[in-house]
Amino acid sequence: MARVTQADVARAAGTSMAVVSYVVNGGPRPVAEATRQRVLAAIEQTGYRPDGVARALVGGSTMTLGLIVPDIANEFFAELAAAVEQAARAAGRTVLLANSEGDASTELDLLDTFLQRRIDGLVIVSQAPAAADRLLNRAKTRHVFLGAAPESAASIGVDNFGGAVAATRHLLEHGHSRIAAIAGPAGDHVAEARLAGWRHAVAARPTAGRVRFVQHPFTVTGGYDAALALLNPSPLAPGGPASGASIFGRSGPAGARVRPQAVFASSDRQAIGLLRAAADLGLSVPDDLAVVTFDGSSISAYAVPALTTIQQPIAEMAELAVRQLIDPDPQPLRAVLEVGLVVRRSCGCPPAHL
Amino acid sequence: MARVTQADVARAAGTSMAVVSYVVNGGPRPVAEATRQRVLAAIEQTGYRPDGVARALVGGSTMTLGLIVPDIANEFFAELAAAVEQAARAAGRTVLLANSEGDASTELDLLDTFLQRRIDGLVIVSQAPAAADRLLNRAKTRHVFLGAAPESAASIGVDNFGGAVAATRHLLEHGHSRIAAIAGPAGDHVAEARLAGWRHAVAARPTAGRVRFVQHPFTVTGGYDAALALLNPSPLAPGGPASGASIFGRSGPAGARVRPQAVFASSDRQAIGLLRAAADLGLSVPDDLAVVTFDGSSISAYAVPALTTIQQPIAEMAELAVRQLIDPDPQPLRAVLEVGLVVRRSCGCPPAHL
DNA sequence: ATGAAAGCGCTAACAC
DNA sequence: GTGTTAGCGCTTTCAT
Repeated sequence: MARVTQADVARAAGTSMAVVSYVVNGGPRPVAEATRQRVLAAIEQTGYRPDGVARALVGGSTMTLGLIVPDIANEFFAELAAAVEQAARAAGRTVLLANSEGDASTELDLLDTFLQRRIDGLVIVSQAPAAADRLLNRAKTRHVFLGAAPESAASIGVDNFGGAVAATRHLLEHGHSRIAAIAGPAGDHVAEARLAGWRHAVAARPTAGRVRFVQHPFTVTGGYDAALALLNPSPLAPGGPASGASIFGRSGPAGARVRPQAVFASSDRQAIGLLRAAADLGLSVPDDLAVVTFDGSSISAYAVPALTTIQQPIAEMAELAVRQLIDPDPQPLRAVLEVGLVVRRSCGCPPAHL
Repeated sequence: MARVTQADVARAAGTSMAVVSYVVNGGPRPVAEATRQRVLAAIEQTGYRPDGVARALVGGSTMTLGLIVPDIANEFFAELAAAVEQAARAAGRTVLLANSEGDASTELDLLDTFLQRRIDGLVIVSQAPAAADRLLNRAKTRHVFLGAAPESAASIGVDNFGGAVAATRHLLEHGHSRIAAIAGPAGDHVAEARLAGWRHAVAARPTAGRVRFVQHPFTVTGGYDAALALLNPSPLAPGGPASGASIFGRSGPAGARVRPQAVFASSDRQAIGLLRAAADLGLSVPDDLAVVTFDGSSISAYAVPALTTIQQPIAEMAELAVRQLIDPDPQPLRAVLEVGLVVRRSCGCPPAHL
């Protein structure tokens, strides 16, 4: 008892394969109701299941979408993956998932694999947007970049600059003037935009005095290290990760540093590390240190204290991306979505509940 | 300029398609070195990329593995997905991912979709193990269950009972006697095993007095609600989620309840909710309340205080599962992996660093 | 060592 | 309304 094929069904129903195909696909030609019933019965009886592979070979479409992210274990990408999968499933598509591990050459390999698999389209958070775009265009495979993207490609981003401004302003409104920032890695598209937003907002308050920022990876450990650099009364020895001077000039002689009253963290993960560092240093958040962060992944809601954060519209991004990939005639897409400030406890606003 | 096929390469190289196939696959027949080079050059020049779909149609294997989990946004499953993808990639396979949303009928639909796609094998955290197993067996598709599984199927689990015992004993060793438990939903295979482990350990200390447990979902909210039920001085009105009596009898008249000194939480997510509830109630962890949890997902390390937890060997599970699916002649598999206690701060042990 | 050709299971012309 | 048949791109026997 090998695989049940259309031919088996046709035989059982006493019809031709074409008719079976017509009823399975509801077209392209009409079928008499009586015949239809016989075919349906035969399908039921034989346990026939259409073969997607053969279908894809002739039809051209695999009904499969690819998703490549740096690290699915990161809650932000995990939530994104969940949203993409859901949107794809709603549209009858399946999702091929892969991690680039933040590595450009791994990403390119993955791309190659996906193209061999003939995915219909790809959603990608890319480490090498230009190269990826070239490859995908050559293969005529639809794709949309999330975050960093070449000018000419379809992309969906969020207003990183505006979000960072809003976050920082909220801290300003709490009356803080010394607002430091934990930025993402130098050179990172997203990280730079958020840093610029913080700079912009903080520059509006010239009384801000010594404002500092440090650049660290978008990780919990990165946030922890960053926080230590920012909060430690005795400055660490030089040679560590980049530590930026004030935008108004150097932040003063080492040792004479004043502790920031507030910190804008460029990502939730970093904020988690910051929270831990603050606890280790005996600093209470938000009493001794106010914090606002960026991302709005679920982890921000569960932290203690709950994090006030700039929330990215993950579901919207996913839906937009999937729609773009399966739209019969897609328009050029270059979306920049709005982000919202979600006020919780870490900024010093009054408590709310889970 | 349509798709570049093997025929194009053959033409460019001045050979037959068969030879192209031989060099691409390194067999099954030998090819003269000179010819090989010509073919390679032709491939390079035409930009040929083998078509995985056609290959799968004739070859039988899609080189694709499926993964179905209840919710990829849950960090435990996200970490699992990352590990499975990595193991699959290392073995040259690609992963088709889907969320069952904890719903059995969605899961069955997904199964159907994956089967149509002719996946080579499936890793599944199932809501309906028996039905899934039947379906997969009928389709002759290899599969391994993680967690709940039918007797006869390949499965990988962890020692939930033993882990819960170890967690509870650790609390006992801290000198606590009133150790409550936050259990998972009643009827859940995994939840029951962990609850039984707690029961077993706690029974060894008859002085334990009023030991209580409550059953709530494996979610942050579930943990929060559970904690409220357990910790609130004034008992909530009845009618809420199941609240278990002591194994030594009823836990005493309402209102006369004594607050537990420690809590064993059945999952990290619940523990996060518990931490938040404790904070809301002004209870300090571990000083007022010691906590040990189960799962060991990254979130447990980042919580404040860091959670002492029973760690599941996720990478090992993933590797074992993938190996089982691609092993040329697989042995029946019914693995129960050991779990380890990771001591951090929440149990009351001395602090360590990130 | 190489080539010709038969399918893999299906869809969609194209006939009737 | 239904049947026949030509591929989709590839692997692999079977000749040569």
